[in-house]
Amino acid sequence: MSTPPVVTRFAPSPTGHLHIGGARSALFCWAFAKRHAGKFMLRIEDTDAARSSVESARGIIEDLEWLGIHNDLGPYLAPDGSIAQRDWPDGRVGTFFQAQRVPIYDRELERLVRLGRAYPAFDTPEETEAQRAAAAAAKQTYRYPRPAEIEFGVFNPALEARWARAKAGERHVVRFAAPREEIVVHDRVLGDVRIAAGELDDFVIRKADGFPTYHFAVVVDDESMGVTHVLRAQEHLANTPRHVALQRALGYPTPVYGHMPIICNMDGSKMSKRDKAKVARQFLSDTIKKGATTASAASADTGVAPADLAAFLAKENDSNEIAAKIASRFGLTLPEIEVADFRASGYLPAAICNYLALLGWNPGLKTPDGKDLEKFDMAFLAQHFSLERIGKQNSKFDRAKLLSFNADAIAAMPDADFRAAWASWLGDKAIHGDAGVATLRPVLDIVRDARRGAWLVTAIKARAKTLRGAYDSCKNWLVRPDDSKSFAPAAVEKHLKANNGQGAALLRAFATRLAACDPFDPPTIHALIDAFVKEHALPNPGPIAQAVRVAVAGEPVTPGLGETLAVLGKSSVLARITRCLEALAS
RNA sequence: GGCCCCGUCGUCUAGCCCGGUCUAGGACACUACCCUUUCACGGUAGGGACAUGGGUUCGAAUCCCAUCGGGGUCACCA
Repeated sequence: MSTPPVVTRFAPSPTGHLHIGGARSALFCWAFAKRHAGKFMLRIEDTDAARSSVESARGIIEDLEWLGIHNDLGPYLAPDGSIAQRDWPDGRVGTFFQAQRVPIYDRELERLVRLGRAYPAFDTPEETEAQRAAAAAAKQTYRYPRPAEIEFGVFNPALEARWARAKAGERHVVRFAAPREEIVVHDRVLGDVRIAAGELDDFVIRKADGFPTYHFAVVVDDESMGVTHVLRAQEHLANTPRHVALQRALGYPTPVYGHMPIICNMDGSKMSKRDKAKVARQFLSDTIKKGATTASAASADTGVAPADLAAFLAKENDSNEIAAKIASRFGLTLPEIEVADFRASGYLPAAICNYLALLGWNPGLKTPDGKDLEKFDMAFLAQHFSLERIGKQNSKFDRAKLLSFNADAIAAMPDADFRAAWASWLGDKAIHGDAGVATLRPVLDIVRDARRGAWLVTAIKARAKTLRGAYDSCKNWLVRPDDSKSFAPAAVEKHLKANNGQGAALLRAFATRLAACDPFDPPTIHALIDAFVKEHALPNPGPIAQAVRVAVAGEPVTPGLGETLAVLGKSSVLARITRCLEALAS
């Protein structure tokens, strides 16, 4: 007998950008499918009509593509920018957007009703809410009380009457008649998880707006789309018994489950999209408390309506937009939570995937020199991923380690690849707008320039930890006006004025040599420096190198001088040195 | 609070299933020194963990129990 092909799925709800935790779920599902020569599916869970949007779905699809997590089934971005999809050869799915699958859910739901396993309920939200509150006040666990007239597993006259009322259009929800039996989930990561009989209550499977709830849609779709393995975060573990109960009632097989640990902040709380709002809110209320601004001034500064800002401060919403506006107005850095955040910060997809793979999973292999194997690519993951090696405990997201992985990934890149990645990052930034937009364009132009770009890349790549870092480390001296008179005072003191102006004197002498330097390229400039050092019997190149740095960049920190000066070009370098000497004299 | 999951350096983890090879290994971070034209890289060294208490055993990080601690979840969100 042949084992059925493995089909995993990632099923986000399109209510925002792809969360980093979601990215890891997708990565593991992808890797597992690849490892078993199966298929990885993307499904869009947009049954929350109010919060879902196609733009979000598109964004999530883009983020997955960018990460290099490609799906075999489900929606993808066509070359013309539209959302296309790949179905099974027999076209059994039709659409992977749940909101468009309502007839399928309705059909299965009616089947459940006629089986006596689901029933319409006509309570208003207020009524159930009041009951819940009363139970909470009495310190009791609230479970929806099944009406006495409902007989488990029997489509009796009372149920038939309810069904008729529902069909006639009376406002209602449909609830599942949960079994009163122990449910055991055989989890491939956690082992058997037992839920005692009576723990499940009659939860809602179809909302008053006619859309299925998550539980129902998931169960129906996993079956109808051919999903064999469900790998998701542990936050879903508590839902699994409901899903198993539903599958049994519907006569479906139960897929293999594996619940992976949750990704947390360094403080141990679950990493959440709200964290950005939290940071911004905290910052703004502190600033107001200190008297540095007022709510109305902040509202005017950020362009957020006073009422919206007040609601935000009162924790009535966690709008990422408002958080972003506050951050940009006050120069506050928000934590990266979503894939798009990390992308904007200049992280490489390969480094993100590598780091993510290590969060809750480990290959358990050693490198030839006996160290733990930690650096690997997607192909390795696709070959070695296994459920057995997924850990059970939650892990904290350590940005310092991600940063280190990213720096290593950049260092390992061929210059040409780095240059392309950097140019594309700069281009994205220039298009989407950024605080440093004024310097973005010129830097991008230099990166694209054949000779200067190549020199810049050699100068920058080795010391860059992120693409943003690469940009930050050169934008100031690169776009510095040749007639700028701003020089870091302490550096001027130390490298130009000290020892009776030794630095300035050396600089003056060196400028003459530079003027005669030809070709003006890194090796020639390096040779020039070496010769200059020997000639002046300097103990090391420090005195002249630092003097040049201050004169040319205005500060004592730049990449290697050969590349730095070459990129700038002879006339610019000479003009800056002249300007610096003038400034010194006055 | 009910239910569920988890508990090895600050963090991610190897080791645990199949007790001895563990005076517990690696990575990131940190500290010191070296290298060095600044920054970064690189090199060397260092501090740093089996949550606690009981068992079982000749022997426990590894098996069992309890306690404590952390997390998740309790919607007509997913």
